[in-house]
Amino acid sequence: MSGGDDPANAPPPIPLRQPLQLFNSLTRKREFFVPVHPGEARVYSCGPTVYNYPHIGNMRAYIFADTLGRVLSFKGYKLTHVINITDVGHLTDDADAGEDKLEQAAREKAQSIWDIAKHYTEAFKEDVKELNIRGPMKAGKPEAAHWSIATDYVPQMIEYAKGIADQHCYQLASGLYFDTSTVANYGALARASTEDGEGEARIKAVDGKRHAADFAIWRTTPAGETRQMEWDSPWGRGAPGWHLECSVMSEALLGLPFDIHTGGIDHREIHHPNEIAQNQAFCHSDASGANIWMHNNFLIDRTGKMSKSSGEFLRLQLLIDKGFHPLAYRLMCLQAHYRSELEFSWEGLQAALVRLKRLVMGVEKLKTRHAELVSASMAAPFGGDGPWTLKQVQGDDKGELAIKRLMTDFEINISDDLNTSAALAFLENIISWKNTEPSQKLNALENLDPIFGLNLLTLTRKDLRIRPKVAQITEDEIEAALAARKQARANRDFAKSDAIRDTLIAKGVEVMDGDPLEWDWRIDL
RNA sequence: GGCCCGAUGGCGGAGUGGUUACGUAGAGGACUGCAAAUCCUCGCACGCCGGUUCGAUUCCGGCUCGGGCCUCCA
Repeated sequence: MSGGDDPANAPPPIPLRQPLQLFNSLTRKREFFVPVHPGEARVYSCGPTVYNYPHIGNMRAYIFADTLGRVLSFKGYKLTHVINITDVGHLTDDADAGEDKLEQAAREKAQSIWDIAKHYTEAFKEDVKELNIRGPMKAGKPEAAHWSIATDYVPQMIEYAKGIADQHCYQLASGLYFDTSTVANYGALARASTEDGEGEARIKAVDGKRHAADFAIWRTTPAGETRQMEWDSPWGRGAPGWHLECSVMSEALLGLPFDIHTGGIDHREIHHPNEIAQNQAFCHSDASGANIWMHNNFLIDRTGKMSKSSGEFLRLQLLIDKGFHPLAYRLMCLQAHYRSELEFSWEGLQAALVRLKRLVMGVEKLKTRHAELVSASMAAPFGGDGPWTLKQVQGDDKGELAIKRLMTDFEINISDDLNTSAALAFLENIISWKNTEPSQKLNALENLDPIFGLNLLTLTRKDLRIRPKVAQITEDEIEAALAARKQARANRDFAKSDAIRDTLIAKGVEVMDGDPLEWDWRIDL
């Protein structure tokens, strides 16, 4: 595969010229990125709860976290990126006494809870791979890292809870609860009032909770019941609360404080404030535990398919089944800023796919032209006034300067709180810039494409030609029909050749005579 | 009810106190037997009403509309 997949083989980053600024949800301001450990970047990203398939909106969060990680790598920081898999601890209904989502999924499907978690974890990883998301990283090395599974850390969670229990928690029949009044500025991240009794009383309060915002650290299994996932603890047999795992794993794997904590914007209101409260208690400090908290906005779908509770929802596989390459969805996400809501539509995805195809075509042309120039150069005779250096053939210093300037513009924008949308425009500009030697543009792409993870240097148009599931014709049949059509055209029997083409079009195939690809699938939106 | 966010061309989506990215769609041209694909060129927008300003899409206020959160959620 491409060098872009493996950071170890990636071309050296262009020198750091632009300081990185990131929007911190805690201060609601852009801040300069200053690593806790010089030369390193340590990032924690809240991962999926594996009780169902991820939908494409879920995946936007990981595309965002991946982009952040790629930019940090590009800037030369040695990246440690922890992404957790939550296979325990999510409640299903109001208050803190509900049933675990995984337990519920297992009961509904009459399967082992561990099998359920495994199945959906694999489904998630599959999407990660399809979208070219790099996944966990340790000191710049993916092979040294692994996905952090919550249930692997239950003993540490219990130890962690023991450490904060006396001063910050109280026990009720249903479990151990965190007293949010024991830490400074609870809820600062959410910008929410913590006054009790405000708003409508929609929360079915757990009896005995001191404050509405107090949350479960440990959920004790009700007497007489058994869960498939439960552990012994000083607070009875049960399971850890959801918020605990991220505090414990981030502390264990990154140390506190670490640099950046990411997650969906929904986490800004509840999960991350609770995580911060735990960190404060654990560290005996008012600090949040992470220097910068970053939250991606949602993918919005007017048809409402983005909600898992509605049953049917948009999975990456559905996009692929329709004939969309997964990287078209990645590009769609990159076209918008991560802090903006992004409107999903099939038309929008189609637009992204067309854009991706044209990008790939542009790069393929560059590669072809470059190869031609190299061979022309090799064939040139020595001496005389004979041709040609590459530079004389195609480019000049002005062109080189233009590319450097475009690369700088790219970096300015990507460094400005990850403005991928603007950076993308400059990348496109580099590809289409006139009067510049292809090798310079290809060199620029080698440096910049790894930030987007679009594999522009290795992706081919054939890769992007994905057979829609509904297609009623095989590729062999298409090739045969095209051969027959070619013969008819050679005989100038256009009635016949047009008839063949009409048949193909009716079967969802686009015939493209003047194009080396010859044909492509037509996607029905 | 409380808190918060948004409103940019047909669609998506950046950004900006003064010439409004980019993509896609659309139009015209080149190419083609005709198309398609590709390439070139070109339209097309800053919700409404006030205020500040020489000048506002950009800042401030109000309004309308839309969305999110307050309960698990990327």
